Amino acid sequence: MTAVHPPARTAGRQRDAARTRAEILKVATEEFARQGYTGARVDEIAARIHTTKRMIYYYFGSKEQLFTAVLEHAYAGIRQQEQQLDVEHLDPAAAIRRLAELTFDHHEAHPDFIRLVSIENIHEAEHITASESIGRLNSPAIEVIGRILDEGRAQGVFTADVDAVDLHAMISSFCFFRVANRHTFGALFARDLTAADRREHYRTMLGDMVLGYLTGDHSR
Amino acid sequence: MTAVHPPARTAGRQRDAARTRAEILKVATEEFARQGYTGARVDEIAARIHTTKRMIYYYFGSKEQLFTAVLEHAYAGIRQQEQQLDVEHLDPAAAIRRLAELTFDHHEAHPDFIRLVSIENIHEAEHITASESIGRLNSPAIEVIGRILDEGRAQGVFTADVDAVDLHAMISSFCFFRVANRHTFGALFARDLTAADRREHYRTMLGDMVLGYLTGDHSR
DNA sequence: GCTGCAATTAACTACCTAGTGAGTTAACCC
DNA sequence: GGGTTAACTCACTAGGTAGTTAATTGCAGC
Repeated sequence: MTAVHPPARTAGRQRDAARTRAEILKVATEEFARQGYTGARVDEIAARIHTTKRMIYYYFGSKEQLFTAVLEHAYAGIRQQEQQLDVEHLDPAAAIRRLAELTFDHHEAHPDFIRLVSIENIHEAEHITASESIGRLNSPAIEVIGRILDEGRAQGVFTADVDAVDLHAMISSFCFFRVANRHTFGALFARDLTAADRREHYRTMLGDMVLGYLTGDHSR
Repeated sequence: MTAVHPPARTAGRQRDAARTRAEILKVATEEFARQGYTGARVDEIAARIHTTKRMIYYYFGSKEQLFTAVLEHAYAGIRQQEQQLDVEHLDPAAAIRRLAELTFDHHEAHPDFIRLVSIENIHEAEHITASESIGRLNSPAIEVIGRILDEGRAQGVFTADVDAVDLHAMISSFCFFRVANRHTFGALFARDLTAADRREHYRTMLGDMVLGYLTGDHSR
């Protein structure tokens, strides 16, 4: 009884380190985004890709390091997308509106990323702070916003006294809130902020808001 | 050995159901806000107020019901504060600015509430949805915003085509983001959105943004 | 075909965690 | 001052959970 060797060996996983590592990262992203850091289960991540928990520790060392790797990978993705920003051929107002819309689209397209950011903030950004790869790596978007703001002020169309980082915060806040808080907002106010048929309404609202701010009368 | 009766009985907790219940709720709020739903520990909550886990189950039934009670209590608090809104004696523009500033102040003063909302959104608002006391109870703030918008449009000062719920979302998004995401934002852009010496700057920025939107030229 | 090592598997540990069974005690009422 | 019961204590269960030990296997280079 209770043979040491299992009687029938199943095929087992094909050996492919890169693929295994990538699959762990992908499924871990989903699990952490869905369940939170503490709520995510290492065993569950392993089970979902038919490997064992041991492999996660083999490749990532610990649950905490896995979560950090997930964040690093997610941030690398948005950095890459930001590098392809191409709005500076437009006039300043149109450029800012376009940039805001791209942020809007990106947030909508990546709800898991939004969730990870929420979760990381619950943990007071401890993993990002500890990570070398995310760290102080300034976002390309900030540079672009900075140049558009300069041009807009030079042309006299932008009147607001604001810098690139704060304007980025303003744009992000609207896009982030709409995705991150859609559940409680929907439950409390019976309005689905991410309903497909209201998408254009909110996209326009965002642009109007940012341009209203930038071009508004600030003596009020 | 192993006496059934403990040899020396310590004083034990004074019997006070209301106080015990209230203390559990208060500490549970802190623990859930700090650690998230899964991360919070029932034993830890009990230990912090020198009672036992058994009492939590006695008063609240389960961890899930405790969390729901925490949310209900937190939302009841902000409803109460909203009921004291007194801005309608101002002209529409000043009233909206004042209301936005009160939202700003409230979010800043209640970071634990912000965290709970973030956490509840990770869980897709399942507790709020199930709760009878939070449910579809419309916020007083929405009513106030609605009346100010009507008045502003009647006077011709507000040009934006927006309703009260969407304007509330706009105001909340800025206030919420500033508090909820300050950790990741600070780590990534080296800017503390909640620094005391930048508080007035952001408070003004919020009012300028909302009024810029409401009074802006929407033909752009 | 043999060998060295990276990749994989299985079994295990030690502790944690939500939830419970059952009895005990202090306050209140008469 | 005796009975009633809400409030409280203590010990326990059953299953989960991150992390580890150690053996095994497939593949690349020779």
